[in-house]
Amino acid sequence: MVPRYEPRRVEAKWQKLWEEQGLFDASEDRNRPKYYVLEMFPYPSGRIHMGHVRNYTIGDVVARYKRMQGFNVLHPMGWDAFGMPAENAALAHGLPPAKWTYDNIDYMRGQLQALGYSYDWPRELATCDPAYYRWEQLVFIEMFKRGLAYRRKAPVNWCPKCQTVLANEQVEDGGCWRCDSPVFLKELDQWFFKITAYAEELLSDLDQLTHWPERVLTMQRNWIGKSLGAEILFPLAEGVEPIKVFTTRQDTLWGATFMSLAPEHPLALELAQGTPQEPEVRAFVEYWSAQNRSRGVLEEISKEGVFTGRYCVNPVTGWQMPIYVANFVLMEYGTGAVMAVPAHDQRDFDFAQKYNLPIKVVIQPPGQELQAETLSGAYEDEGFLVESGAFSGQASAPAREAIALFLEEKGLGRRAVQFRLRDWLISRQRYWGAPIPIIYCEKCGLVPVPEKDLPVVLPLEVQITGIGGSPLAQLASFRETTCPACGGPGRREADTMDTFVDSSWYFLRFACPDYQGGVLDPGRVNYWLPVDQYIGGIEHAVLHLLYARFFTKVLRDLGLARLDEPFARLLTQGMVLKDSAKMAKSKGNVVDPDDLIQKYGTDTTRLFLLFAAPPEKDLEWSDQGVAGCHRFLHRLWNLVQDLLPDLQRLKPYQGAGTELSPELTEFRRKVHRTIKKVTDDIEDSFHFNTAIAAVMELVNAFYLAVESLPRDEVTQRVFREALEAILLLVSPMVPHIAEELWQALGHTASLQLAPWPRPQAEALEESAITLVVQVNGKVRSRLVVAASATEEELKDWALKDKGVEKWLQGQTVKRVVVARGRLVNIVT
RNA sequence: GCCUGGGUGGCGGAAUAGGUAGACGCAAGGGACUUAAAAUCCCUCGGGGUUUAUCCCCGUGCCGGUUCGAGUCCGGCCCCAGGCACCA
Repeated sequence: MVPRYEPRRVEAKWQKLWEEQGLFDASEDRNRPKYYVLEMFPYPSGRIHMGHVRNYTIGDVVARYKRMQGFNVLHPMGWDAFGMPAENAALAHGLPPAKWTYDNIDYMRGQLQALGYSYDWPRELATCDPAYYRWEQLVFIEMFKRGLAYRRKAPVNWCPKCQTVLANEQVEDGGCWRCDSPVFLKELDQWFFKITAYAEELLSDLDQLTHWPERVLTMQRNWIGKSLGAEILFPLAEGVEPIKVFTTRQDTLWGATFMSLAPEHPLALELAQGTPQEPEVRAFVEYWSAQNRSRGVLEEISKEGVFTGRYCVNPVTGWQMPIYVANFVLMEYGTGAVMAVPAHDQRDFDFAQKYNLPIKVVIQPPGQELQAETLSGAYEDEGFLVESGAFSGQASAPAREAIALFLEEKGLGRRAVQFRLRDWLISRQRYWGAPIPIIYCEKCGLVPVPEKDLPVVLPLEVQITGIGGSPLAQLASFRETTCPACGGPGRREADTMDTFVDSSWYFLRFACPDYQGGVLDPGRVNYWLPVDQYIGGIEHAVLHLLYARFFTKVLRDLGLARLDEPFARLLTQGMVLKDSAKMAKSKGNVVDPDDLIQKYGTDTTRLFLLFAAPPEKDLEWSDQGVAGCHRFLHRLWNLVQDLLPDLQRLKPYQGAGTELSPELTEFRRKVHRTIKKVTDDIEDSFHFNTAIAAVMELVNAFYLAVESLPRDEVTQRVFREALEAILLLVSPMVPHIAEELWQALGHTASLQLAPWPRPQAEALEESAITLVVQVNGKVRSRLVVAASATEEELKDWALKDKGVEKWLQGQTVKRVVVARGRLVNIVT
């Protein structure tokens, strides 16, 4: 009785056995090369979705493949468990966030196990566990002591009705997402991490990340946004503090005709004081300071400004420059003041036209002569300086350098670097997060919680109301404490940390999740890190990956780890689409992994996700495609079952001894070519789709061979060799069916620990090849020739071939090009 | 506007290094088996043409170039996706 392929039975059986044997639990081993493969851990939202399945399947194939290649593989999984959805669920269903979260984790862990991922489960961690966040709190304190964590006022979104701060994502069309009342920007004290202190290194170390996708690198470069330029001082008429400006175009300094200040600039009101323009300036500043000038809004706003009634001096031309307050100048970038060069900056040009300000051309494009009077827009490109004193005639680039030096010598300014990157605001007025371990004392100020008192445990017995801010702020038992410094009364910080902090170092803790002696166990962390292969969605290209890189560098500088960059290789996998749209409940195009496992099993699900597209591309879901993959597994199963009675007791052919027939040699060559192809596809690019296609081809060829070849013992042994190769090759992708069939062949040791197959050089050798014969680049004939043929022979045979005869009639052969092993091209 | 990808059959996608375009799979059409269906297996499957064959022409977003030979390299353009954007 031949057993039928019953995926659910097979999969449950092996999942249990692998788990019992602890096959995937890693420990340090200096005798083997280590390999740390990690997928971005999930938020426990309730259920695993298809995007997770794709992500984790890719990671699992890598983990299993590397294990078979002899690497000591670390492949852990955990939970990014703090965050707002837990609070929302608490509001909606009255469940405590902790219970909701842990219930979800339990359910989703079961799903991951049913998908058969080879995780090192004993290392599992959840960021909401005090055993995890106590170390995060310790890192915070160390950062606080070094000035890398600090507190200052910052504008935040505030809903006056709910009395709470809103995340940017919770502001919809300028209103509160829950009560729809207008949201205000409010200045509140917030905690920051000084990521700007690492801006230069975060930028330059991107050059080391040669195995990251180019687009992620450019996105990070853009985000950090380094600009080289100069700071220039523009004296005010009365000998007070000059106005400081940052520019990248000091080569246009001689064309600066007026000055623009941001509405928030402290000088804006100060300068206007006592001038006839004062009321107007005051109104303008008040209006624009209250406006939300964040993205989207700005595009529709036209450039506006008001004259302050005062002038500053262009330090090189001596011109009196009227000082304006302008709505397009950002206080957050540079110095909040801009030298306006209308001839060479479009914004300044628009502004100058509107308010009738002078335009002066100081850069001429090569071979042209621009006139200020006839200019229809700013000339922003480089060129040659004119009317720029001693620098006239120079090209823009060298002039910038020379002018910067000149300014430094004269004390008028200095070379300067600006970054777009801002410090990371990490405090959240939220409940479900890691408490910030700080105590406020009237006498001592901000006092960090002593290390022996950590963790500051998040109280679980709280009422989530959604109004009045974080419940922690109202909880006297949490807030009221004593000052660790003076013993007087103190109040705990009620803010919690951004969940991005939790995910900025979990990959380090996975090396030593049970370590009690500190944040990280140096021996284990330095053994396992860096992550050799990190896999996740492109949506984390900037935030998570930048924060994680920053944290790694901070931990390095705290002496806790010896590495500069956390992720050696990065794979950003594409989205799973259905009907050309991302799967989402709201669109009703979701396919639930549970249903699929129920119907086809996890091996089919995994196979489809790997086969339908290369991992970095978006994947269009296809129910029929899934069925096709299921068919293939059936074909494989039936092939083994058919052959089993004959070759169960045979040894695989190993390439020596008996001479093989040409047909059998050809078949065996196909086997070894497939081994090579699959290995190369996985090794070079993780292109599992083409690897699977190659195995499908081999299985097709196998069916033909079974039909056509005589079933003598040598053939059976070659078949056995082929079957074993196929099972080894597919085992990382469809591990359960592969293991089941492996054992059916009589193996007692697990396939999981079997070595990856290698192609045999002799088996790959070809005695004959198909030679393509072209005439003037068009294929006219094909010849089967000996692979060992010389160029002269190939040329000869091609010219004599009947198929090309008629194309050469009446033509003179001018040239014959021979590409050995491929083709001959006859040129007439 | 700037940056990064990408445009190949009805669809997902293949094509080492410039050397047979369309592997593999899906869908579609035809056939075998069957009382029937499912399942399975076999054949056809870019477009056009004719003398129907080891046939010819066209064809990888568009235009041009390099080359014996271009999906692949170079120049110019069009379109799509994603990211950044009054960043001085």
